[in-house]
Amino acid sequence: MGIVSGRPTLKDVAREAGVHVSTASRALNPATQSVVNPETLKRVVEAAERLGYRPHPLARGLRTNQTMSIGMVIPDVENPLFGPIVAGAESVLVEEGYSLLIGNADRGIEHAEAVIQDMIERHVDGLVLATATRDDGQLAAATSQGVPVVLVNRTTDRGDVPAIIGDDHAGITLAVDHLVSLGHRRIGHVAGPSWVSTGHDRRQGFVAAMERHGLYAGPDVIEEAEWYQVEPGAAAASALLERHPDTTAIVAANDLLALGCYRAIRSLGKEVGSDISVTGYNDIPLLDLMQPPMTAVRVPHRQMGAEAAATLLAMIAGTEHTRGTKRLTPTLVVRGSTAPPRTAS
Amino acid sequence: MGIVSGRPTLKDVAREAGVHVSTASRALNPATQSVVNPETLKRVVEAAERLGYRPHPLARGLRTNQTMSIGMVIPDVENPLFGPIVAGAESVLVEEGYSLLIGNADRGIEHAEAVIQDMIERHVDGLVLATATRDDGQLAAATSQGVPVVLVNRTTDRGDVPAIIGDDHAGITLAVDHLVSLGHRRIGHVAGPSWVSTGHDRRQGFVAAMERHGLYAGPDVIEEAEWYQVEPGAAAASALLERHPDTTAIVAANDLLALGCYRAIRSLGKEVGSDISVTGYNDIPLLDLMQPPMTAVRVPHRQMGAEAAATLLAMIAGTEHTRGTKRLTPTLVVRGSTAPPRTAS
DNA sequence: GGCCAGCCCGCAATCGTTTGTAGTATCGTT
DNA sequence: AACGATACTACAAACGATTGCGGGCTGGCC
Repeated sequence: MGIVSGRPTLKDVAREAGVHVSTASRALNPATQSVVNPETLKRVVEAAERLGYRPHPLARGLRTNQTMSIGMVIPDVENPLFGPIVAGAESVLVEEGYSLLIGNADRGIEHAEAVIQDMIERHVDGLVLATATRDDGQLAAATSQGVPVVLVNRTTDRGDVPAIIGDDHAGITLAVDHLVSLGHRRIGHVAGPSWVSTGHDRRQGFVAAMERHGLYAGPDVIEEAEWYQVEPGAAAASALLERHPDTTAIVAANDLLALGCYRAIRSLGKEVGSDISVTGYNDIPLLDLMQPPMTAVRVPHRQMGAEAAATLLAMIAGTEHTRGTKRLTPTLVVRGSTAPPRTAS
Repeated sequence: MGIVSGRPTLKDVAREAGVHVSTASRALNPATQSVVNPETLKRVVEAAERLGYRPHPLARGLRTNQTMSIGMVIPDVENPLFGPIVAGAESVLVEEGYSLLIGNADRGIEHAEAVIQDMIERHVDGLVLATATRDDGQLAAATSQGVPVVLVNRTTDRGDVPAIIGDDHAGITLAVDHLVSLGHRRIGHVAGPSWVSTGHDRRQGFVAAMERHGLYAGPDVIEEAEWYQVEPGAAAASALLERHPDTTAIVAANDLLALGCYRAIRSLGKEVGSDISVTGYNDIPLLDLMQPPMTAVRVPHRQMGAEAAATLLAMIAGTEHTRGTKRLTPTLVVRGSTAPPRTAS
């Protein structure tokens, strides 16, 4: 008796405890168990324990209209940048009983649209998007369907969707200040694509930081890479160095771009660090093992993922009105790729 | 008319098409639509199209007892090794209408157990586990609950669970053969932890490959690292080189261990490549940008994830009896960390 | 014209919960 | 002792789909 074939259901628990299924439900639900007699509550709880009862998430979800799952869309899962973000989000989500659906949108932005639609149709309770572009319509679509959304790592221009991103201005300023304090004055910038906020903001940050030092930061010392990869970075750096051979330092908008700079500098027969300094951005793993180890701005990605998940849950709970953009402050990790310029006065 | 408040339900479609809900269901289900009159079928399909009907996955899942989701448990999401595996699996899963639940088990094996239990309670239709240890009881638990499981990247000793892994013997043989052909004869091995199949198999592969060349491969030329990280790798390599200072090459069981070898070799004042050759394993990104660029065995991780997902789906469909272990053949990527020994005769 | 077969379609149960409502004790109060 | 309030608990209707089963209509055939 009490032993059933499949997974025990609420009905089994109710029968075992000698109560109606609705009473069993209330007894097992923390929110409603105050309305049930302490003694019968105990009976039900014990019965559930004895049978090893676990509520059926689909049945519950069908009734309560929530899946206890949230979706996360990543522009490129293979990029090591996103591992920590996912890990951070996952940790706070499981803590709250949610589970994480991962979507990979590595075939452009219409692909991202499709993935988002897919998740909405699966009735995720919320979305974390790492795929935002500066002009983004998909978000409007998502939010208009009533699904809470929070952006991570990147944001849109309109800024009408809550976002947890790094403080790109502050980060780039860290890099520029560091180089200036080393004595550099002719500094170039290998920028990221301007249609994502990171590329755009870091570029603006670069210009602002330079001008605050009274240094020149015209468009001719900035070269925009097609995409955050080593090759485009090398191409951009080459163009930059050809235009201004007297450049003594390059601030790259991304670690991979910085590695491209390494390559470009070497192909000119010069040495990274001693001849031309380079700074990266993000501080992905293994940068400390490069030759030379790369000085880079470190962004707290894990925390970023965690905070994104947390604010999303707050939105779902409806407690907070997190409508703004939260910028996490980066730090600078100084390594061997930056040094005083050869011609330091 | 036809416009309803929330998401259109099957009942709405039925009303719009002037049929009963069950007929609508059959019309929209590819498996049963042969039983419905072509004309009414057309009417229903058009109505569904017009209303933008999408079936409710929870309702459907509750009835059919499947969630159309599969769970994937990763020992450490932050490890760049798993990005491609996840991407490969995700791509084939979404293709078949499934979605991917990600679980991070970075707090040891009892954590993995818990994550797996969580997913089973969520009624995932199958599990892809990247967390296998050589003696693994959790799998028995999982499979005993009737959930199809396939292992990826690692497997158990018993081999009673389908697994998609790399051919570690072949991979290590590639590395050893390469070094031997360069003229090396005193080769050491920095092994991975022996309680995971990769560590164990690569060690065995090393011994076998060496002996086939008539070279010595006793336990004293093998040093096991505590874990697949740079520091343990450096420690192991140091111990190895202290015991056998005449070693001319090291085969590492993993890229990070190999980077540890780099460090150990340098701390002895020697040079990687020209003095002591080093091979890595997995070929994670950025290895080509190291100094020197690392020669490594490349494992087709993305394919690994894809095949794991595919065999899991086959098991779910019940069509195939994939009971064995599939080993994907690795390749060798030769770069600058391997060279003929200084004392080459 | 009647009968049977076959094709469609509708009816209703079901999956496992949650939750509004109604009903039955029990208790205290006068 | 009657009454109202209180405290639980049972009943049943959802949530949105799938599916076995029965029934109505049509058609063919004699």
